[in-house]
Amino acid sequence: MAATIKDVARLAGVSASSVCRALAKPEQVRPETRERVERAASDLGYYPNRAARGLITGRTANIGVVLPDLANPFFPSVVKAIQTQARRFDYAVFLSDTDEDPALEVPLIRALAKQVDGFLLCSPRAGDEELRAFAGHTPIVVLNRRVTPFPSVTADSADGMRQAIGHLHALGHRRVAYVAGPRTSWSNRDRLRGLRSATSTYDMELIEAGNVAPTVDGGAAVADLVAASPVTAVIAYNDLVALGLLNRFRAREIAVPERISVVGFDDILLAGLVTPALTTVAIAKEQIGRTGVDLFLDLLKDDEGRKPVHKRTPTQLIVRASTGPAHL
Amino acid sequence: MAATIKDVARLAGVSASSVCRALAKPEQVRPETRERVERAASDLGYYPNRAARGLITGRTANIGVVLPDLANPFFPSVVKAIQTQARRFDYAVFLSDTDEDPALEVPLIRALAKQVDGFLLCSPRAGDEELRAFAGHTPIVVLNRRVTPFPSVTADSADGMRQAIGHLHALGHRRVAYVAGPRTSWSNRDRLRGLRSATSTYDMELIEAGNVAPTVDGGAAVADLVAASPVTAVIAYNDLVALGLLNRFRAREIAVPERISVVGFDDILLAGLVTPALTTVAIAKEQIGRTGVDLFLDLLKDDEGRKPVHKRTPTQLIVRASTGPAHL
DNA sequence: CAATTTCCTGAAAACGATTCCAGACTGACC
DNA sequence: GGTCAGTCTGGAATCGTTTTCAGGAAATTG
Repeated sequence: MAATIKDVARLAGVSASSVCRALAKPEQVRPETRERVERAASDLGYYPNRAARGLITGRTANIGVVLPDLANPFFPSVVKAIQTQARRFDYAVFLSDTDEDPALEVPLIRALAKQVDGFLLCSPRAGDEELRAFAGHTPIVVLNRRVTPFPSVTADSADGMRQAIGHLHALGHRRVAYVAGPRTSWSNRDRLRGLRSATSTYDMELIEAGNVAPTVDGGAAVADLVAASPVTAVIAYNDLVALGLLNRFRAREIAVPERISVVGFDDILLAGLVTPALTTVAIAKEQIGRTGVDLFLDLLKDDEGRKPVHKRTPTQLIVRASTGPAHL
Repeated sequence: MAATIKDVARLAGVSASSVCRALAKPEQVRPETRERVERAASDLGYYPNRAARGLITGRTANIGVVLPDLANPFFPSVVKAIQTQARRFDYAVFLSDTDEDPALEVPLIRALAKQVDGFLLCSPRAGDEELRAFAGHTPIVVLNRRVTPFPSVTADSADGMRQAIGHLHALGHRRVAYVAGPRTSWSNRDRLRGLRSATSTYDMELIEAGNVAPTVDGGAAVADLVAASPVTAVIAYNDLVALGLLNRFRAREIAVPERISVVGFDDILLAGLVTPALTTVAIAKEQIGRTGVDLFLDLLKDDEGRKPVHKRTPTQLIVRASTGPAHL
């Protein structure tokens, strides 16, 4: 159906090799033949078959992106940034959503492995060992998590938590709850770690509420539990969970922020649109995606030349209406 | 690096052809060799190179998904459904975000064309002619738009608009504004068509407000214009636009729904979480994605056997708090 | 004008898989 | 035991590229 290099060669009256050269390294062929080839190619609407090229060059110009849940608005933002940056370098994106299932991750990666030059794993849920075991020599960059020996890009959660806790402390809060996300999530552990350190710095009491799914429903599920505990503020694993809390609080007529302040994490679009608008720790989503691609391309260039790189992107507390002075 | 079929053949002490058969058509080889091959394959962690296979079989088991903007929460939902259904048939997904740029569409498709068995175009912005011109014999299924001669899946906007207008009419509204989306969007034209028919049925007056970007900012941009016009209700091209309206109305202390009722379209997650919760026309996003994949696979099976199929998915008005009785 | 270099080109091999074809072996049957 | 059918296997061709290699033409040099 589609034109191949041979069709172009025939039409231009040259060999396939010349067509290849004319298109890939124009300086190596006579201007005249180059022009003939170019015209033939455009007449036939010829575009090289990247899969075939990949077979021989070992470079597919495809990048595999794996993430736990496209329905979480955080990820589309990152993916979009990845897309944009990848396209800039003529890379195409393979997308795989694992549905928060750690067991699905490695098989999915493996199935795609030969069709891509490597992977960007966004918030992978699989175990470190598992990832390492797979990685053979497939280039892998990890986003929102650190797994030696892979290069990674993470948000500076510790600093974000410090800002959040500083803000709450200034408002008079002394007891704060944390609604934890998935146990398998490195971000969750990282945020908790940062939070613990921040609360101890400020000498505040931290109450941890069970692990929930990183969704609105997950937040709603523990809202009553949080409300029943002796805290004046709650920090959620992410914005979706925070919104679940807000929703349930409203349903029960628990005033936010008068009775309890709520802080989210990620700063998804939603956060600014609900009422009360959500105070949250913004993550540089675009930067994470973009940097991930850059690290990935570096990785491809100097094949295992040097030490793994860890980039940390800044976080920024966005104060909106869901936080206020502590009651009592 | 990675094991090839030859490595497996060597380890198992058989030829490459036998390895291929043992794995693809187990009944054609002796149980003993099959077992040897299977063990060798799993020892080496062998997975066939799909690109190489695609070269010869002409089937890549990849599906290309093209959409205008991943940042619009509508699309991730659809993509997720596509993923899930595609995976069920062992298909992987190539994703391309065109950034609402009609001119980017065809080149992007073309670049991917050889690596996929065909495309699912979500709300493509390119012109009909352009799409047809490209399509050569690449299987294409169109979502959220109808373009002969491609199979397509669309939402029943007309019915959705009928429901919305019926609802508003019952609440006493007689003059309603429509905030139009991108001019290049078929959905926009379709919704407008449905809306015109519905308002004329109910003998209501329709005022159309300029075309805006399908984003929150787009909605905010025309909110004042809408407020200044003599309407008691407004229907937005989609939920994001509706949210932009809500936001701006709140900023200006224009009461919703007391002074003006607002209706969205799509029913994205956000819609139920804002205050007032948005009345909107829900679209069967998952069904659209799923059906799209099914149509696509059908298309591959009986190669151009029969007439193009157009599926229409139901819409459902979700009444929330942003609509109420007309004032005056 | 001959010798040497440079430039350009085509043939052939390779990438990793699948499939067709033909041959080897097994067993059944006469 | 010989023939035949049937089962299983390996070799070779193939897909669409890229790349290496070598050779011919043109250009340069003495």
